[in-house]
Amino acid sequence: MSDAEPPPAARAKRRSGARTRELLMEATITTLREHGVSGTSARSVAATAEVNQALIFYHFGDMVGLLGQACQQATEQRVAHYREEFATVGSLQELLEVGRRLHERERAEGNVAVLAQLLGAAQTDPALAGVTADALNLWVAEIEAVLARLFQGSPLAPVIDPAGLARAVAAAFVGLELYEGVDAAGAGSALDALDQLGALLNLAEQLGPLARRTVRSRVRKAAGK
Amino acid sequence: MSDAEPPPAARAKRRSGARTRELLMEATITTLREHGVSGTSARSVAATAEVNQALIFYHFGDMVGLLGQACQQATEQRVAHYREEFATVGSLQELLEVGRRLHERERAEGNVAVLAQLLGAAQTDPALAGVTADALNLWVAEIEAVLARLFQGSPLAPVIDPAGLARAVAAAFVGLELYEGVDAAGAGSALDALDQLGALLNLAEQLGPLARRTVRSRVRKAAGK
DNA sequence: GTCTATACATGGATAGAC
DNA sequence: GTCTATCCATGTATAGAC
Repeated sequence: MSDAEPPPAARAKRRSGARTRELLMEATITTLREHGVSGTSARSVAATAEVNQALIFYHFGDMVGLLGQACQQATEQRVAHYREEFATVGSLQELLEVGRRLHERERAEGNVAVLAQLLGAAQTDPALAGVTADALNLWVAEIEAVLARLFQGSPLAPVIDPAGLARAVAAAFVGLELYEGVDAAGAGSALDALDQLGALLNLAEQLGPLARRTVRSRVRKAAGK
Repeated sequence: MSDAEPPPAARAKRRSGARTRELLMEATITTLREHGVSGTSARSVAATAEVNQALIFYHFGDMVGLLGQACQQATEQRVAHYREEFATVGSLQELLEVGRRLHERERAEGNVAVLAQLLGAAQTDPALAGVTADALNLWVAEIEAVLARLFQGSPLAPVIDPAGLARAVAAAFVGLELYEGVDAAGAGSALDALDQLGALLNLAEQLGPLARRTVRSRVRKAAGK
């Protein structure tokens, strides 16, 4: 009996480093979603991943490294997941519909909420600001492409900046996500109001030739050209 | 020399409790703005206020109590500060202008950013969720009043819900504030895009009688009535 | 109402064995 | 690549003197 093997708990779990990294990134997202930034510590993430705490620093250097990589990867996945859906959008209303579906699904999975968490923390942490902006820009790029396509040839084109609008949309989305976290009913009515606004903008797109000319000239004036 | 008075540092600063509370609430806002929620601890706030740390718990019970009261008070002050300005708003464009001025001023002072910080933390802290929603609703109420006034008698009235729209606007505003924290240039272009959008909505308000009738009928259809 | 001192928990990060 | 053990900083909160 002198040669009994050591207790399993003390045994080094032989596992590939890549796998450990995956586990840690997944656990980071989960923890961020369920407990917010303040509840996302090296210890809590490691516990969720069932990985030794010290491995975080071995693989990612520090917590900011882990947070950044986890968020980047998770956002890339979610954006890719919606890419097809974005590609089929043919009107502002449809874009809003996709937005609403996205909001509801991702709220349940908490992926946008994770971005919101990081965005909050990044306000006073320059190290986080970079990676967070990168992640958010993945969404911005998708939205911008859709908007540019939608407004092509539209009489509104001269007064619409797809790049700026995409940023506004993405930012507003994050704000709504945060708002939903403290007042779900209020957020619902906000989304309904935006649907109505989308329908309105659609009207402008579908005016007859006369009104179209009027809009065009006014738009030109408004654009200061 | 045996009867020298104690060093000033060890002397109890005789001060009214009300004054201490004020100092602590002010320091809380400052700290929240400059160091975020994660950097806003009992120690850091007390240091900024030059007040003994233990007094936080004496006066506010715990940190959530202090955070909540400080935020509520600060928001009330800022909302009151803009009340007159809101009252004179006569168009959507003017509302956006006020919004932009507010954004710039408050960004410098950091008051909206404070709300954003709390909103982030409130996502996973039910105790904070209540006070944060209350504070945000102070802004929502002001915006809602303006919107309701603006759309009175407008052909767009049937498809506009001022309450929902006000919530969307407030939430979007918070999102923009957070976005500005990680990408100032991007946020600037987003605000520009919104200005353009506001000008566009204004157009719809100023159509001639014919186009007005068209819009009205289409709006009615869109509203499903 | 304010102070000092302190108990106690949690977190980031590292050293060194395996 | 993984583990245990540990250092040290920071945070919340309380006790008890003044």
